[in-house]
Amino acid sequence: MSMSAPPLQRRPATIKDVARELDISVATVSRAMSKPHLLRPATVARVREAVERLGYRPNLVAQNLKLGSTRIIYVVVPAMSLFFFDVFRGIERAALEQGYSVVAAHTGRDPVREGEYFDQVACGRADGVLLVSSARLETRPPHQHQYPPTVSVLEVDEGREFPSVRVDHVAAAAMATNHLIELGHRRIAHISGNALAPMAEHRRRGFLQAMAAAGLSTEYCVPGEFSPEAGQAAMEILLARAVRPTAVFASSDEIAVGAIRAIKAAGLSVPGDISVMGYEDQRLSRIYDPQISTVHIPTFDLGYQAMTKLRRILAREPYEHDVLLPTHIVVRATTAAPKQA
Amino acid sequence: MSMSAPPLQRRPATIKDVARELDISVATVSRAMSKPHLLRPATVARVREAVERLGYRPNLVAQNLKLGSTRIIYVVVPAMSLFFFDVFRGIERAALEQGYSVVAAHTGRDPVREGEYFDQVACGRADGVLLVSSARLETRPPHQHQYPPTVSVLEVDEGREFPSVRVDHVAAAAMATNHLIELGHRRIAHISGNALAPMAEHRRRGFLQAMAAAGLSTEYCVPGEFSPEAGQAAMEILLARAVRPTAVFASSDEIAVGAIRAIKAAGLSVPGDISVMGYEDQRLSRIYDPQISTVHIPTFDLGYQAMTKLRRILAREPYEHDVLLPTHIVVRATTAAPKQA
DNA sequence: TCCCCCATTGTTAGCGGTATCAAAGCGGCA
DNA sequence: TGCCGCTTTGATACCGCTAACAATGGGGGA
Repeated sequence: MSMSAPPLQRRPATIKDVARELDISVATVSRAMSKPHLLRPATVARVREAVERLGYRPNLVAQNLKLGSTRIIYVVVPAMSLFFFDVFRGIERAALEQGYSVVAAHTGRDPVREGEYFDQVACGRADGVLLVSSARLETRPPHQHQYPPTVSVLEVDEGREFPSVRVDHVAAAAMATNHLIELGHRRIAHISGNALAPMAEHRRRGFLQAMAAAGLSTEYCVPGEFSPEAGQAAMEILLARAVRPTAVFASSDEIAVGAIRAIKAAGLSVPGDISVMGYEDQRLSRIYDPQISTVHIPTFDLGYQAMTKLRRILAREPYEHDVLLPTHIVVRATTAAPKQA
Repeated sequence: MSMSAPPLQRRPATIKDVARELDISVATVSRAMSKPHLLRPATVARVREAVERLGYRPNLVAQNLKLGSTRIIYVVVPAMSLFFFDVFRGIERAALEQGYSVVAAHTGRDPVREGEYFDQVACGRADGVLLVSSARLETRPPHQHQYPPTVSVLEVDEGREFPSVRVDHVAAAAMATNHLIELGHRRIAHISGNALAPMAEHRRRGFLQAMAAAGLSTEYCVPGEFSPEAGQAAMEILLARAVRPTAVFASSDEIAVGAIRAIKAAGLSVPGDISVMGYEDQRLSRIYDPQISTVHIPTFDLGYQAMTKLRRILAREPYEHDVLLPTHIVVRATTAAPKQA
């Protein structure tokens, strides 16, 4: 095992080094960097040359301290999934356009880590937070946090009520359920998502409301998690019932994938024997074979608009507290009328 | 549209506020926060109480400036894919254990943005960089960057030669190709990945080497991109050939998914008519139906060990410049001997 | 009793920038 | 010639925190 000696790290040049080199004041160097119009062009040129030669770059930490702002936004996401990163892309685009940098901070659905990120920002590490989904109220640690400027994305944050840009998951889930009802299904199952995710609860609520409104039984509503494995396991339980459901509304596309796998494994067909409806309209739902019927969530726009709103908040401009974006159903190859309709 | 007025933001309490409140010096407050053993317990308690009451939290930016370190690591990833985020998870775990925070900085394979992140870190925003894959040498802008302590993850960075923790993609791709050869295939195709990704080039090279070593023709080697759509398109081209390949080595699992779709669409079966081999061993390859044979890349360990090495570098401890981790083949349901063997 | 030492707290100099105010130099005009 | 005002540059306070050094006071040993 060949060990390298650590390479010696040169102390980075500071503004003083440049000033001393040219025998001018640090103020002049600072101005040459950020307000060159205040200086004689010849001076700016001399400074530029010395900066280049010494390899000077302004220290951002010092700059941030003096100016009291970082132009950094923390994007707090519960999990590394493509669904959340579609939102992230929208945020990134808006941030780029508005001169902010974004960094992804990932909590693994751990409320403690979520709090740590809030604290970091409250301590000046960044100017604001975009909270993409978040932990359930009751799982949050009692520690008193100070909240930096924050916008909730995807759903409201119960209890803290940050300004938000979101969709109505209850209504969207009801829409998905109604799609199955309108196809003629009566015994409709629901496999819900991660118990810690408020979004999962909202989707479940939408399902229950739609079923109740149609006078149908909700006995096929089972718990799950946002993964194909959990979807498969939940579907296996549903298939073991004496009377099987003829349709399933899964709380996410990933769950739908697992459910389809279980149905096929039981020798049944989709949608011939059982229809499957997903949620989120992830890329997976288009890639999968068969392509999955699902509910489209405008992830990119949610991110884009949330970042824009956060910028307004930071600039102390007026803004709308709660913004709702529309969703719609995408019918693909996994939903059809029941056989014995 | 109801506009909320921006809520007034209170100036956060500083160490001076706490000191003034208790009529003690700022040094005592600072010590109560970070070295309480130097103070009388009663004093620590008084400070704690005032800190709580005023809601004081040390300003991290000021702390960073004074201490000359942020304990933040930038993880620079080319794209938001689950493959890269498996690596990210390993990094995160190690960082947590070692008292660092990590932030994900995403370049979209844009060398300019990659450079911007390097600059930010060089300007003091973070202590180091973990470069997960990176842009091709020839696409990099000529601008002179100063590099902060950096470790390459997944592959070496040609031209810059940072210390690395990686796998031998050439050997791994050759291994995958040999698996197909050993099954009896002779007409083996390769669909390569994104032309900007050095990894794609390495995998292609491994394929070419293995084929050459076996004395087989490489006429079925076609360009592609890391997506199911590109895989499907590439496969359609391959299927249009007068003499079709009997096996395909895809440069990623996502490409494999697309290829399988195209094969099925052409009325052929996998692996009955054509075998498909993936690469990366993403979760997708286990989820998909059929489950995809692939090459396992130890993503979590790569991330974990890279972060550990970066910590050693920052601590000026000795380290091994280039670390190689082993890979292995995972045979699932998409590879079999050719029909007319 | 005196002195030394240690425990505890205070004072202050930066970290590397930016902004404010002051000063210098110069041209124009009465 | 004297004065005004503009352009250009310099000196310095300060952002909030930590660390080095100074100061204070009390207890114990000679």
